[in-house]
Amino acid sequence: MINITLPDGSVKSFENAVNGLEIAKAISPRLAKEVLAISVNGELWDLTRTITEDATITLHKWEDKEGKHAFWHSSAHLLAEAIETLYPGTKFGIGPAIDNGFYYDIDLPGDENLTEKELEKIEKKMLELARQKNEIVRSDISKQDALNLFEEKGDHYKTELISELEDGTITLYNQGNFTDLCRGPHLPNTGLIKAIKLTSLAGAYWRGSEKNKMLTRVYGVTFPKAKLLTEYLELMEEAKKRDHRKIGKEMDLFTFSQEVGMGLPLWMPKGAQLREQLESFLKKVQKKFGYEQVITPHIGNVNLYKTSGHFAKYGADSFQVINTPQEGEEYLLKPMNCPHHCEIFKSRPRSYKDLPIRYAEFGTVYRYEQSGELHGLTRVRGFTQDDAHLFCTADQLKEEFKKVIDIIFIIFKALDFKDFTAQISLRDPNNKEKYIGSDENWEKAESAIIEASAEKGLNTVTEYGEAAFYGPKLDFMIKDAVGRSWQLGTIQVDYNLPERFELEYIGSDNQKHRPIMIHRAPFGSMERFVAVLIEHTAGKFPLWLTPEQVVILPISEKYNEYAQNVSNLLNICDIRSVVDDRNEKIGRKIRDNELKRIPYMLIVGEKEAAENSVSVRRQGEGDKGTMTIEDFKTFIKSEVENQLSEVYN
RNA sequence: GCCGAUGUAGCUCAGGGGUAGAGCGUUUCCUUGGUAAGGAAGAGGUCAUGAGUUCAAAUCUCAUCAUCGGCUCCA
Repeated sequence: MINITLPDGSVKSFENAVNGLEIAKAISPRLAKEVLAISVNGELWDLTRTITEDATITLHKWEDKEGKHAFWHSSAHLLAEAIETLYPGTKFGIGPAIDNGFYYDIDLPGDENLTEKELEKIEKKMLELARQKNEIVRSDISKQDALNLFEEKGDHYKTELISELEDGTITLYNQGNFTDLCRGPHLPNTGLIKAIKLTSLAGAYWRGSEKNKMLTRVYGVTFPKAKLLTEYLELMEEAKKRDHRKIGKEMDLFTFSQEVGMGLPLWMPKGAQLREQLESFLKKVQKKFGYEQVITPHIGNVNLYKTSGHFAKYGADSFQVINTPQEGEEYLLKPMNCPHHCEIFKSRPRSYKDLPIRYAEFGTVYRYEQSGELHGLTRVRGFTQDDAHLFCTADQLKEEFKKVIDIIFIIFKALDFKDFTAQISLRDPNNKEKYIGSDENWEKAESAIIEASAEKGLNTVTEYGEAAFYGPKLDFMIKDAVGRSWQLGTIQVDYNLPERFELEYIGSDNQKHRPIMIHRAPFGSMERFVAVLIEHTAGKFPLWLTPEQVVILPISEKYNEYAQNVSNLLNICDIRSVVDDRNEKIGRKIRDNELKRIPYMLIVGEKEAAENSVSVRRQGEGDKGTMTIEDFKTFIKSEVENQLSEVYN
């Protein structure tokens, strides 16, 4: 007798050992058709794997992350099977499920290469194999047998993986003529896979190391119903329309020029205006939190970065030193603002009474990113950080850290960013030489972040090896239109730079003490933040950020003058003239795609001119009626303030 | 930096060894009176750059540059 506890707490009893599929059948035939995987005592299992003891289970369908995962993992095997059939002798790397589908790394025999055209052929073969409804069978195998098996196939990537596994933990999965080393779990059979799209081809280093051979990575996504695939493809099309590079071009926010150089964005008037609005918003918030603005130069003496340790770490892979006519004089484009701010702190003796000191700067920095890594505004070579450095005592650290989290919350709330992840980035414990500073300092800094995040009730994930080389971080990540994750806000605790710069303050005991430093940038960089903001809002910014809030439309040229008067009175508008006036044109024309993003249109004509009013239309909402210019002014002001008041309160 | 793809008008793209195409935009003219418009005509291109093959190259080859999708990286 086996007792199976379901998620709702109810218990189902079975005479003999059962598997997930049988449990599902016992609940409902429909569930049995839809179920894809099972969690047994918190561990993901195949549906066909036999449960021999009492257990607590959860059945996973397509709607669950776990269900999708098993589905796509099996799809990766199906892909490999198709490739092995079509290209015999192919060697296989790894083929996992990912957030949005799956991939398989392959090494084609000889010098063969895949092209996009061949993906269709592979898709067809996959569908053909799926229709055979081959069972996916799990088997345990000894390490030696596994090594022999893949040795025989000549799959040296697999044997490399196996040799690192412990004996007794090795499982194989087989479907049709294809066998793969795999931990599972998998679908009961390949027939559940109904719709297949191989989305892209890419190169990827074996085991992620530049030193290894580059394999061909085939990306794909599959679905249990054809309709879901159609929906997915439509969604991706929609997402592409929100791409910040596309909208940025359409709205004249920013541009790039080959002449200026790759990865160096040029902000156009409207983009600059949008940036300014964001900056002044953050400045206002920061002022409330006791920050002071500072300004530092764009270059600094190389010695400054030698002191900070950045030169040793990045000097060789970075923009090279700038020489001057003076022999031996070397400068560097500033890759970060911290050393400059440290020097400001150091410029005079500090008392514990001065702390915490909070220096903020919209500091433009330059980093030589690898050419292949540049991406629109999200990854560039020159960008402006909304940077600040806080110098505080050990007692103040946690409180200061928490206040920075508050600032980030204020910003995310103002811009309606709900879907973010908070990631605690710690040092890789197995690779400590990559970081500077003592173990003691690292441990203090790491625990400060962990405690402060916990006390703020943040839902965090912890990543080892993601820390900056001088300290651990709390990063806020947001996804772009097509699901790529980007780091925006970041808060870092640093015990090391204060030591390297020998920063000091006089404590209440009249002794010298070392302050602790917090680096923080709630936007991350203006460039990346604007990019994510564009994709988040699809270019329809909140009113308080809209580069052009109002357009005035005179009904005929006769009212151009009145339109101009209205514009002067409102002082926030761009005017579009309807008629190509023979005498003069008011303002500049606005292209239609821009027009669609401007929230308010004011129509003026005879009636309005007579009574000093405007007819108001709100984009997407239609007629708002006629109101006097003064009323409209009050109206739009309150619209903006309503959006912001929630934020400041 | 690495693997793969792409580069033709301001934008989106078609074409392709024999003097360059469309739609949208733009310009000019006309029409339009409650409206996020309509019509006509014109202007716009060293077909990314440089070499090579050829009687002839935008088209084929090679190199370079840039962009896109990934990998590695991300102070």
